Amino acid sequence: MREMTLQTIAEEFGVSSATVSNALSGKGRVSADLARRIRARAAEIGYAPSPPARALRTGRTGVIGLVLADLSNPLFPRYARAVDAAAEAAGYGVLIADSHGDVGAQTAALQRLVRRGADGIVVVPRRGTRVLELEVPLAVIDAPSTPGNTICADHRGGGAALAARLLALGHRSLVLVGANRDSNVQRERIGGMAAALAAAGAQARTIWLEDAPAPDFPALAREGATAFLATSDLHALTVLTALQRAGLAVPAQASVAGFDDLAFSAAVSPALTTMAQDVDAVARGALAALSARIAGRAAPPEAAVAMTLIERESTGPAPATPGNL
Amino acid sequence: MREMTLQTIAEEFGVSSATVSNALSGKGRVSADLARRIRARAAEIGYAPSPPARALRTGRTGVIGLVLADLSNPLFPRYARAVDAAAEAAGYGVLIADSHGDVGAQTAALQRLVRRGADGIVVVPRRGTRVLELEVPLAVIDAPSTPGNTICADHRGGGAALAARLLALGHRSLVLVGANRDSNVQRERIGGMAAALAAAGAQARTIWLEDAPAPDFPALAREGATAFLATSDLHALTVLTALQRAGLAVPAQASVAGFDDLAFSAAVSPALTTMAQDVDAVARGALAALSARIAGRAAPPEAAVAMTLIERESTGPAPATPGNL
DNA sequence: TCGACCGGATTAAACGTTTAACCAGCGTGC
DNA sequence: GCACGCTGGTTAAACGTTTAATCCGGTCGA
Repeated sequence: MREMTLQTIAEEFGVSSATVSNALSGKGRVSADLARRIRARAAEIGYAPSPPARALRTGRTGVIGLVLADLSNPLFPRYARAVDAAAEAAGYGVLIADSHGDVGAQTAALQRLVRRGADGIVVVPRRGTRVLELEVPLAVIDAPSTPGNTICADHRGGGAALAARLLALGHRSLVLVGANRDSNVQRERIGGMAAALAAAGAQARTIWLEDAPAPDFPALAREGATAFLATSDLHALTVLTALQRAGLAVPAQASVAGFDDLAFSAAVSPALTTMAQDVDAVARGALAALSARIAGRAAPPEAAVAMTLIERESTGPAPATPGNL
Repeated sequence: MREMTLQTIAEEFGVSSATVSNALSGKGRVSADLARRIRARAAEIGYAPSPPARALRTGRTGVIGLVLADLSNPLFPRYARAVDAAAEAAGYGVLIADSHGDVGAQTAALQRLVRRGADGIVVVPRRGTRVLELEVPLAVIDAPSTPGNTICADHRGGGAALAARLLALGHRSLVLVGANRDSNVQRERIGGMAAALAAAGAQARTIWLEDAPAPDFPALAREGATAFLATSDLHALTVLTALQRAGLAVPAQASVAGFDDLAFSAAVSPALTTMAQDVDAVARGALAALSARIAGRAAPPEAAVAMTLIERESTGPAPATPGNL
């Protein structure tokens, strides 16, 4: 199959390539009939315009960049997939640039993408870093940046909702588990949970794993804690296996819950209760904001997308005699 | 900062843009002195050739595609990262195309990439599918395809090594856990394990989760099995939590091990023993094969990349009185 | 002394698309 | 009857590179 160009089609119809271009784009003045026939023929032979040629002429590549800075973010694949889907729907291709490591690597990755001609960039930044503005439109997921280009799940609301559910189950002494204080996402989730618990007069203690690498969770349970809420299913899993290994029954003696509904969360026993975020909605939001900016329009006002509770087996009513073995 | 082109530099030196191009590429005939000065100036102002212009002229975009067909593959992020790094080192950009779903979606993703001008494509295919040849060079990871373009970890050897280690620990009655029979990777791993065990005269039983969604692992332990080897850490985790929940001590009463060293594998308690693959080496191999083919050379002969055992806490000597509670 | 050759650069074409500017008819209003 | 405007196109330039073909002045060999 030979390579098809506008010229090829133009010759078939005995018209100029400009006319074919106009017919396909619907922009210039072409008779309705001819336009229809040209479009039909183009579809028939599967004509697709050459991206480089178009890019050269228009200055736009039809490609957006995706910077995934934090490899340890277990949502990575889902973000990649969701952004890819949203981009495809908007006619964009997705160039990735992983920037494991420091903030320097992150900005280097951004530069690579602009040099390759990305029309805009979606960034899932390394936790705790701000993304500096650069010469292409940006959409930042889950991190503070210049206002108007950040898309977030409602981590605080999700935290509050999760806490509310545990309160409803009768829990009054809970442990909150976070990993890194410098993660905005984790701070928001902890904050939401802590606020809801405080408002209800429940007792809550927060543990940051960066301070205490291997806390003795079973001991906390024996001291009276009846529920462990972690900012990520990964840490919820750590708690769960530690409790089980110590012979504590989950959820009979203690409840465990996390965030993000990771791959393993439904596979463990008991299956983890988790607060999930709608990754696809976030990605769509990011892409909407981005393509608006690429087109020169103002970005639509964004709202935090709600999280949803997935209640499985790892949570249950608070035990009558907390912590008793 | 204005946009820099060859012309800009050419004018500064009072020469033609062709000369600048030659100087930078080292191809035509330019006096050594002038060439040096031009290169210096180009570096100084950070000149980078326009990818679309170059692509239009040369017919090569400098971009490779990456098709990640199986989202459920937890190695996804590591492959993305490794391929990105290898591509960057070779001067390529990476366009992704996720194709969750069936084989049709997979080929659709491939088409999208060729249409966008990918010079070659790396595929991590959906399990059990063959990748059909198309008009651009392909490198397939972990799946059968036309000979010469498949890069694999040594799954069979890894399986054998893992089994050998458990044999050395004294285990003689083991359970092998796989998920899908149509996955080549899983078949290879199971095959390697089973062969090694059979050769040593140990008893091995294989369970495919697609047949029995929720097998009673604790019961198997009570019947005498002292070790559970799963084709993925994900399933090893399922086994581990099921055993723990049933009050069985790991590894005192039963050992558990998996493959791929997933994110959570070190975080659970006891930490999972696992057979890890060198994702970076595989990615480099894939990229070497791919760029060779793009350049028109024959692909270098590939060898399966060895896997390495990461021994952690979930495996130990076989209990003296197997299965006894 | 003249043709050949060679180093060092220039010219020009080409890649495929988009788009502003132009042009030929043709019907219309006045 | 003529300027005007509309319709349906065409021409040509431009985007930035690469590369084959060409050109020019000097040097060398014969």
